[in-house]
Amino acid sequence: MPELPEVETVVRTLSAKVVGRTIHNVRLNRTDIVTPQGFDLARHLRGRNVVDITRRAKRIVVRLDNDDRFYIHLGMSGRLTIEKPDAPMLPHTHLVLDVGGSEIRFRDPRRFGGIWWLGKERDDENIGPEPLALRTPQLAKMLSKTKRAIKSALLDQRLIAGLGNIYADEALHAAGIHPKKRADKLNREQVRRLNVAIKSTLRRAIRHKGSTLRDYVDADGAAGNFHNLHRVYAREGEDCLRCKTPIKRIVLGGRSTCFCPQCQPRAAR
DNA sequence: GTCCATGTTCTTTA
DNA sequence: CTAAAGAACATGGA
Repeated sequence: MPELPEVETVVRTLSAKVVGRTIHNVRLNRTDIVTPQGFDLARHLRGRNVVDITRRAKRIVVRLDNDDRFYIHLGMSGRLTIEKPDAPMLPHTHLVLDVGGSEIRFRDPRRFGGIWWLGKERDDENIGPEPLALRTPQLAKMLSKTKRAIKSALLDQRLIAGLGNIYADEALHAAGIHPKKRADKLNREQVRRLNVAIKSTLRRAIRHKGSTLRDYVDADGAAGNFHNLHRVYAREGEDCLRCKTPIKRIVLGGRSTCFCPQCQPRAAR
């Protein structure tokens, strides 16, 4: 569900309602969603104030008034919402934070997501740079070091952190690059176009509050709108909106991959 | 019953 | 040894 634009939208909607509030009570229904295992989350959260909520790649980072931090990753099916205490409790709600008059609820049926405690640790980043702040020479340098398909490289969070299957496909289409193109074989102009395409695709998606394919909603429970504007993702067999050629779907690195064979030729044009 | 899914990480292969 | 490919994780919907 959640890639950078969806996570950004959750952070914006959640922080608007939660920053400055106190966590009065903590209900952890499943302890195995917390890392490190066995960490006493309730003891460390109860009575603390939320100072800020920010995004790092696909992580929702919460900072408390004692400078402790933790992050929530939504995995595939996670949702983080703010609700009235009397709102119906959906199945797979693993964590409930009472912030006085309303509750932050974390729900995640597939449990690929979870809570990671950082404490006052600063050096917690084993992931690559933010795509929205990435400079073309930096991107070029990273891509020159791998022979993998460009699509697979874009999904590698240690290289660039924040893109997922939807936005990798959309950015490659916007840049006119074949997903199987070897990363180290892109020329300077292609890397520049790709960098521009990544940024514009993500910014547009954020403006439209992300893509809702199934579960995704923001902290207020609102679905996104960007899925209506996808140009290739999940559009196999439909006409390319730019050239009318039918969109193709292949499997690359175990992931479904959609592209336009006309706009994204394998050989350089 | 089968296949597929917005993500990450561990294991296997080359 | 390293890089890349593949499997695994858990659940639900088509």
